[in-house]
Amino acid sequence: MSVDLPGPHSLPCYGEAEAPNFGDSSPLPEVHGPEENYSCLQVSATELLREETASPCPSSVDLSLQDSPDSSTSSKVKLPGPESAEGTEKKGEDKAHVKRQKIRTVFSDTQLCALRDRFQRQKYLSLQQMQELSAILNLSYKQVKTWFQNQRMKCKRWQKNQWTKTNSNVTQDSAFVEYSSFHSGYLQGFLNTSESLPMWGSQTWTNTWSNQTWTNTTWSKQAWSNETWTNPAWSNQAWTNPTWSNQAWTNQSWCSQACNSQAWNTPFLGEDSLQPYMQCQQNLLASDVEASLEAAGEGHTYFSTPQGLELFLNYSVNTPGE
DNA sequence: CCGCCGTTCCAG
DNA sequence: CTGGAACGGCGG
Repeated sequence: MSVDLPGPHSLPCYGEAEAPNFGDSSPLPEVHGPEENYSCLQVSATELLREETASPCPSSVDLSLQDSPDSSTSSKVKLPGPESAEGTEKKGEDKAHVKRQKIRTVFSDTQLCALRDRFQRQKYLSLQQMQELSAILNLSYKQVKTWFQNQRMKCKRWQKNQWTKTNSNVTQDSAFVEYSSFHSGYLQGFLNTSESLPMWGSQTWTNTWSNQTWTNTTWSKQAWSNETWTNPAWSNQAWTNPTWSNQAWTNQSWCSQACNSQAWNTPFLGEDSLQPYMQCQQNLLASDVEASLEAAGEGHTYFSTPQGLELFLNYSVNTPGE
């Protein structure tokens, strides 16, 4: 009965029952108890709740990445121990000025994976999209919103770092193009040609860690607009920076993703909206990632070396998958 | 409302 | 201690 869409580690949000209360479009019965969880410490309650929450997962479907089977779900009821034993039943009376206590939710791997996956192709979600996503992931709208915002900031900072870092390295050979059309240059890359294009077209890219260059690969990138993102009729791949990746990944890891040229209006969790998804990174155990990705049954491929990258390029250019 | 951005502060 | 979810303030 283990649904593979575990809920977060704690309640959505603590303040205001800002709960997922979108009466109109909430596919699944939100079980999140928005009760003031201020006093918390009742981890058990949270646990129970979470369990309940996870069950009615509607279309969790295939977003299962076998990362850690239950590491996220596992009920580490970390016995608080402190007070709580005594008659600390605050009832709901003085919730007025209870010491503000944040509950730092720990998203499950599955949730994070889905969030990242979405973020990677879409930096800004519309209200409805967020609602949908939150419903699917069993998170509150606010959580999703916050996550995306934090992610954007994280991305931005990462970019800034990379910029200054690589700026001293390569600038000469390849013109450094920052994709600053919209904001302060979130997206950047190294193009041999010095033309700055509004959208990534087919270009010649120079790898950062090796001096490889590849061409003919049509890199497409969604625009970072606040709008519902201009869909550039998805070419074949999308290029993203690994900002959102977990810390295990190191700086220069790349992620590319093959996307079906379909209009993927679907919440991305649909059956075929998620297409061959390739990742290449430098320093990570290929076996690990490969294993988990393979387990996900999505034909993931992983490369850890420049040589592997070549393969990848050939692969993507030739498009074996007919 | 929203996003941005600095900050807070909990979980690991 | 760090990472990051959540917060609050500000501007649009």
